[in-house]
Amino acid sequence: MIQEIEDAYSFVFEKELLQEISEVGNLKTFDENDRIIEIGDHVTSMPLLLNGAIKILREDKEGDELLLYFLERGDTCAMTLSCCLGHTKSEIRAVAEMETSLVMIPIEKMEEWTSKYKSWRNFVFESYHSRLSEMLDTIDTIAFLNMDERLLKYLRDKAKINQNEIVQITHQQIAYDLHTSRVVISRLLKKLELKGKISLQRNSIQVIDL
Amino acid sequence: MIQEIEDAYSFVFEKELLQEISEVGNLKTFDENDRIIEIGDHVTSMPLLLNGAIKILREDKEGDELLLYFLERGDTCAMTLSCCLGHTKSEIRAVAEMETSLVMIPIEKMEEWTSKYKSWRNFVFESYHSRLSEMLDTIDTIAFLNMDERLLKYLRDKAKINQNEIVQITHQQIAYDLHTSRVVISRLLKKLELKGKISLQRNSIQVIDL
DNA sequence: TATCCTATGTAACCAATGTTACTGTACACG
DNA sequence: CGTGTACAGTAACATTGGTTACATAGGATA
Repeated sequence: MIQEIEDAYSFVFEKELLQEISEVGNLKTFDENDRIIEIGDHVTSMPLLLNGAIKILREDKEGDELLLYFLERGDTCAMTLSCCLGHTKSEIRAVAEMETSLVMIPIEKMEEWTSKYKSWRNFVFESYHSRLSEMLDTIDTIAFLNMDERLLKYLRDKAKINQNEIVQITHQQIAYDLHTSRVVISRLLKKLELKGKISLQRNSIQVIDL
Repeated sequence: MIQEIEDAYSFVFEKELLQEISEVGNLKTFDENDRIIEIGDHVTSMPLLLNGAIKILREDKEGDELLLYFLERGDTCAMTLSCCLGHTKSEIRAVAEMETSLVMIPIEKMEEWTSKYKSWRNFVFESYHSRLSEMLDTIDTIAFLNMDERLLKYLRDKAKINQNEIVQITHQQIAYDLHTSRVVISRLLKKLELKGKISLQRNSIQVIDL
């Protein structure tokens, strides 16, 4: 296990901390679409992403979802971090975007490491910083872009995360993530195809205009 | 100056830190509608709010604005904090909502205090936590609510911040904050008035349904 | 092959929001 | 007291996105 942690975090943490992580950390793996954290969950440990990718979702009272952002190798969920430190329940849902492995750090270690390791402090602050930026980006997207632009951005992000210009997904699933209806997505996808930006197949979409 | 700092932060920081703050902190005051931070500004100090209120705005490429949230006494701008620590430029605009006073802390002190004072660490983490929550709330609002609901929420927030059920504002200004047009706001305000939730006067709105 | 299920395409219509254009009104100021 | 300017009301129309309904196609399986 130490090897995977080193691969993903050796440029971030000092040797001693890496050692501690591999001692107290709990390795977990998830398959695609597994739910990692549920809204309202009491969070007692903090995840460090080793491999794979996670999508973070928000839900309203009616149960409608909205994709907030993706997390990749080397990221942590600042939202969860925030819950840990504030001892509050999770305000978001985390779902494995693909096969994913992560180390869970018990929250007791958090404060200890915060005073002990400067690299840990920096990591925590850096995580907050990138998450706030991601949130701003999300707000820009939903506030300033039309659905067709949001859709194209979504497909590009998805292609990037999966390192594959062919995105395996149904129109219905896109509709869930963007908080709209399947018909709207089908309609806009067709328009994007006519403009030459994508190519449509059953169960998959090729992003041409990356 | 030490007195104002004590009034606003004595329940948060230990005596010693309060003392340091009043030594190195730079007191500044702003009038209503003064711009405190501009997008792209290089941030070299971190504000602690003593009195008044600040609104935080986002802007798109076309210069259209969107209100993110308000800050009140005892708050700090986690976004600015984040910029300080990451040595990046401001991604938001901060405008005084009323007469406002704040202490500016030079960023050099940030790291020092983070290792030295536990109360400071907690304050910083707590700030990040509340800002992430605010951002989630903002996302909920723009993603899940219709314009009439957003408008009512806006007026309630505004009334709360100003501690006055009569909000002094023009339809045009509301339109800027909610990123829509004046005509739309006038139309919806009229509907809200007919429903008995508000009462309209020139340059002001009384919020009845708080 | 017949059948069934899921995914997709599309028309027709509706609701919410944005735009343009014009009107009226309060208020400041010469 | 007249006039200009900012603010507000509203009609008419355009556009975007959401809904309903139905048709068709791909692919799995009996």
